[in-house]
Amino acid sequence: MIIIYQIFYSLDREKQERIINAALKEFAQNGYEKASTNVIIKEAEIAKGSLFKYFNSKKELYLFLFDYVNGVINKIYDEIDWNETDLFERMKQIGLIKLRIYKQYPKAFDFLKSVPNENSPEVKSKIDAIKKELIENGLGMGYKNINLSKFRDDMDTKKIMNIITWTIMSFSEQQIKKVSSFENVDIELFYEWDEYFDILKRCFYKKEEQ
Amino acid sequence: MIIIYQIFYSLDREKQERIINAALKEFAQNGYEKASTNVIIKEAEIAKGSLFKYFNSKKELYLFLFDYVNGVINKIYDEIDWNETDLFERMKQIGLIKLRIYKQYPKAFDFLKSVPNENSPEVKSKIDAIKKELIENGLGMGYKNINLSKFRDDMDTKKIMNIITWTIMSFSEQQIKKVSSFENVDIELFYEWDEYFDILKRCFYKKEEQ
Amino acid sequence: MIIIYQIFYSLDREKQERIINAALKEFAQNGYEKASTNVIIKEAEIAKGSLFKYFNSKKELYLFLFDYVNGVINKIYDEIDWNETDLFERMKQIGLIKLRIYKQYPKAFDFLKSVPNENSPEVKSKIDAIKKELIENGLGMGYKNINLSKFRDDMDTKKIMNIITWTIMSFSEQQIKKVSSFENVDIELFYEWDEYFDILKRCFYKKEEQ
Amino acid sequence: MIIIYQIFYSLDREKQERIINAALKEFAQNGYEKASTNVIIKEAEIAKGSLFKYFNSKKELYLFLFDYVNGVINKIYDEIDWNETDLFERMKQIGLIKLRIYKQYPKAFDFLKSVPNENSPEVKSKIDAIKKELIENGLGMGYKNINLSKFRDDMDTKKIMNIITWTIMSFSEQQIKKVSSFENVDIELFYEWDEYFDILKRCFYKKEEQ
DNA sequence: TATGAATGAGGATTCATTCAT
DNA sequence: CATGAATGAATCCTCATTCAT
Repeated sequence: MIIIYQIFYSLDREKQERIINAALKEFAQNGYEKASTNVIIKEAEIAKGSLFKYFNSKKELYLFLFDYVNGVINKIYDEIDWNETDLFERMKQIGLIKLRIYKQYPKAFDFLKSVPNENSPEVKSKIDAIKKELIENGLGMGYKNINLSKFRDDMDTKKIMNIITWTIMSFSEQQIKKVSSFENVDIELFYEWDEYFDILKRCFYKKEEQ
Repeated sequence: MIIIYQIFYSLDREKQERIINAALKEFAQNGYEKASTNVIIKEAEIAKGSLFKYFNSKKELYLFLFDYVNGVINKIYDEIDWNETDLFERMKQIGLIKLRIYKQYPKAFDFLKSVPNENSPEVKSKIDAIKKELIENGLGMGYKNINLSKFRDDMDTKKIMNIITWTIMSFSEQQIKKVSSFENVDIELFYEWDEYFDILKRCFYKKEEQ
Repeated sequence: MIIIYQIFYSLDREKQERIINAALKEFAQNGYEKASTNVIIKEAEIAKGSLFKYFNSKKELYLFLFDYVNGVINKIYDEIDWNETDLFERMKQIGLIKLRIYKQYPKAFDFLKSVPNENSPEVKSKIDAIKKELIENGLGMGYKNINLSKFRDDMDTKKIMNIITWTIMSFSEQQIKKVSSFENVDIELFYEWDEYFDILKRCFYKKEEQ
Repeated sequence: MIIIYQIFYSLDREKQERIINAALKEFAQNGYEKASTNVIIKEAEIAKGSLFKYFNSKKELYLFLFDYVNGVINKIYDEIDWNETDLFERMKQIGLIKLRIYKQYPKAFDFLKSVPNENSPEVKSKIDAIKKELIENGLGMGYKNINLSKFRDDMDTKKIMNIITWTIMSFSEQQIKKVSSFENVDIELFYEWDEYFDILKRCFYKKEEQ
């Protein structure tokens, strides 16, 4: 069932953004349950009834935001150069694209960061379903068209890929925790990546490939 | 500020356990916000007022439980054989000890598992602070007295350790998600670990050490 | 205070009917309080603002409908043969006329049936007042030009008339409750009436009149 | 399913009465839907939460009141002298008993009067079910042990009884409408009854019985 | 005159915390 | 110290009415 929030989309863009940002912020800070629609309407400077005219319920508002940030995320994949077959070049690329989009939609990423923490049964089943799909389409896509023949033959490639993925994700997470909000993320972060990439290449690429 | 819950500790041990277990269960199942003090007092068979006499507020109760499970976790470090200097043997040991303690305090671990999902601003700042300390003291301690000379000299040892740590933690997390509750965790899980350890050793130990 | 809904009456007849029927249906089904102006405007295919332009408020719309159905009811009196002076023949006539008009304006009668159930203080006082007037003018009119000399002299004629009226009304009410909607009312209902009329005649008419 | 409102019943009688009377009044005046729990708690001088502690929901409160007034009504049948077999003596008796109870529980009767007007689907099914039972047990009981042989043989006794019942009920209703509230009902009302009873007896009893 | 988005008071209900017994 | 009823602020949501276009 796809719901199109036509009344909402017919608002002028500035008002839409005010509402989206107010809601992203409130949900990111407090989680679904504790987030207050009162706070959202106050910050967005709209009337109580309006929010429910646009989105019917708190739950639908949350799911709408979830779709919204997915839309933002998907912009990453639109910008990837799929001709680059080297895993680490690809990852570097993705990192840079992400950074650019971070800066454009900082609240969306703060919201996204809070989604996996969501406990409320009202929305959990929905976001779990969508998350699963995202991971399959999305994360999988990050590896599309990668030249796997560069990897050592004497180790299980699946496990190597896992170690690389975990390293990249854990390092990213560590960096992200250092900044309170995505608004401040900086390109400096990427220098250290290269050093990790260098280690991983030396370990997992075939000798002659290095 | 350290608060000692004098009145609570003066209760007979069986009542203390009833309260702790009821609270651990309720918070683990529903998260801080949605957890109901009514359910807790009903399960623990105590009066409403008593709970607040013992712990002052829902928030303090939560933080008390957090300290309690930390106490449980620290038992791990009491049992480690610090004479074992090989990193991977040490890790294997820790895993086995954890498993034993899991089985003894399943509710504590279910609670601990739920903590990182906590979104509520009321407790988030507190648990983030304590978590940070835990990681520094705790995880750091896991590495105490490890023979670092086994590692390759041509790579930054700090970064190697990070890659190893992230791999172990990510793999553990992946395994944990497969089990619904710690009550059923089994030793079989550990076989796959060895395969990862083998890869990591071949990459990061000096050639002659293998 | 008499309000004439000028703007409404200047609409083309088909639109007027659409609005009246939509409103009659919604009020009859749900009562004043629960009736939704949204449902009415949707069914009548007019704009929200228009309804309030025509009738100012939900309350006035309701009272307008009340007047409208009174108009329908009054058609009954236009069709009565006032030369028929026998009470029971007159009543039979009224019943048959009612039935014909029922079938012509089913929604009006469904609405009318729902009016006595109305509890809302917003409209109750008004309809009570109008109802009283209706009973006095209307029901009274039903008795106009009746030959009262047929009734026994040894009993208070006023009381006899009351007993007859109450019997007719109570019996009617009982019959009405058996039908879900006036659309299905049938002539069969009238057979039992004759049996009651027969009893009443034998009791209250002078002996030689029978 | 029978629910016993033990917390409510453990309150002191004066508070119970304050709550019951406030709720009876609000529901009688406004009907189920429009009645405001806010008004009730204000009039009863209790806290918002308390009302819901006692009765769980507005719906349960309404149904509780319904049972309460049924209890009041049933007192009528406890006081009837079932050895009196004359229909009209019996009716006179019931009328007098009702009057006494009216004066004791005026609000209960105002509430009862409003029940048949109730449209809200939330409570309608429930009250319809109970009403049916009441009519069967209750109204039927009014006629228990009546000596039917006094009635004329040449007319259908069922129809005679209906005419008598309708007359009594309609007359009562007429009288009731004259008083704004049951608090003012007076014994004078009953004199006119005798005159109606006299007419009905002369019509419907066998000649020699008169 | 027609439109339909905007408004906000008011609705029922919850629940951590208090406090008299 | 134990009890559990009392409290009321805060929750999400509705809907008749208004008003700018």
